[in-house]
Amino acid sequence: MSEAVSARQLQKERTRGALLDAALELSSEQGFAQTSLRQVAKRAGVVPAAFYRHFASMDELGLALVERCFGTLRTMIRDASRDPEVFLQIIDAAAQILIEAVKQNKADFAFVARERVGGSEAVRRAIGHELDLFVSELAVVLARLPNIENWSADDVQMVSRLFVRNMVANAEEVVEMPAGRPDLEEKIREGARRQMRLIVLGFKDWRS
Amino acid sequence: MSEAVSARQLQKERTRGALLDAALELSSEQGFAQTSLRQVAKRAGVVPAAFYRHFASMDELGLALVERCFGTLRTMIRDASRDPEVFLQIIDAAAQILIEAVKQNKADFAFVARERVGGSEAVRRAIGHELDLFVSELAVVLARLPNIENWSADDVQMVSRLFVRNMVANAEEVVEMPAGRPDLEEKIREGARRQMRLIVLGFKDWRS
DNA sequence: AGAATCAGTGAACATGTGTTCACCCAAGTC
DNA sequence: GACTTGGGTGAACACATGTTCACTGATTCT
Repeated sequence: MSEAVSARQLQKERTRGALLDAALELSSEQGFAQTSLRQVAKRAGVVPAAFYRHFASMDELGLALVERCFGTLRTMIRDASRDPEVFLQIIDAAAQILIEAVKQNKADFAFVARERVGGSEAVRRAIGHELDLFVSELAVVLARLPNIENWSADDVQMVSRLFVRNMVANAEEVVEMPAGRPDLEEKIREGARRQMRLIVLGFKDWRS
Repeated sequence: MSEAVSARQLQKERTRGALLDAALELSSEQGFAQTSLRQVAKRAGVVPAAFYRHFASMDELGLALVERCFGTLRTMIRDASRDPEVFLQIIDAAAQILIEAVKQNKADFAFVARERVGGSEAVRRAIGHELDLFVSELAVVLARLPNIENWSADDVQMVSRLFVRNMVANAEEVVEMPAGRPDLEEKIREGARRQMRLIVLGFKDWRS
């Protein structure tokens, strides 16, 4: 971001990143709430007391993690929704993108999926809020679809939630999926595709 | 269940129940994984060592809890699917029943919703398995619906998953819902109703 | 009535936890 | 080149945790 980075700032940012990485890693192994400050510090190669130079508590670290994860996810969705080709065959693309994105950013997705319900109060609220933003963002995209153009705002929001929910659920499945099982992956993708197709089928007959 | 219960067996069963209740209560406050053996014992009014007379570990207690919760849920769904009136107007009923059931068995649903993804490996697997059974059970019911009669088994399973997922998601929302907000409750119910209606709309045009 | 059973007790243990403090020494400032 | 700043150190603390053990005393069996 900024240009003039002193060697000190750089080093600080580096260990801050190491702490975040360590926390994300440990979270994927045992859940964020079960992850202790000392474990994070140890894996980041730093003494426990040093943790406090960067975060006041594990909760604060958790919020920073949520922010970082959703930053990644958001830019991914933005890029995808700008691509006209994606927009045309939205369903097949969505199913494919979802799987690929989750596989590539497994740690981020796993963190969001797990801590969305299981985590600490603060982390849970932050994720809920981010997901709500997500639903609204997707709603804007969906409103441009042929059969939806003249739906009420409420209805568009509703269908957007339906989609996001299923995306989250599918992401959870990919996260839980053991590595090196292309057959399972194909099954999840096909299931996601068909579910989305079924939902879209209802669009043209919908009346609020 | 069995008849000849000695005073000892009865007392043992009672404290076992107290341990399960205590664990469920604590789980709804802070999550199962954050709940310690000592906390459970204390709230059950028993010394920590006594815990081991009933369960070998917290994991075992967790599995027993999963079993108990799904027992409740399963009989509820069975009763509902036997009622012909429910079957006719399945959507409105489902939305209504879901909310009521969750409100009445909030602790059970909350446990399942939270620990489904956040819990320990063993608990997570157990819940996943129970949910799979659930999907198959619902699929049998759905297969009798007018527009679905001649779908492939795979497709029926798919739509069943779509429904169960949304039920779980809606249950999560009711669980998170602060008490004494009938407006929010109405909003969730209406959202659930519309989502299900939209899905059902696609049924008649579906081709695998 | 006497012996055996066994759910529950209370103390002890080793270990992991969050948090604090005085201290160090390289990077920055004057 | 001396002075200040501040990220990182290592030791110490008070406390919560899982697990063990010999024990007690009411219930059950013979």
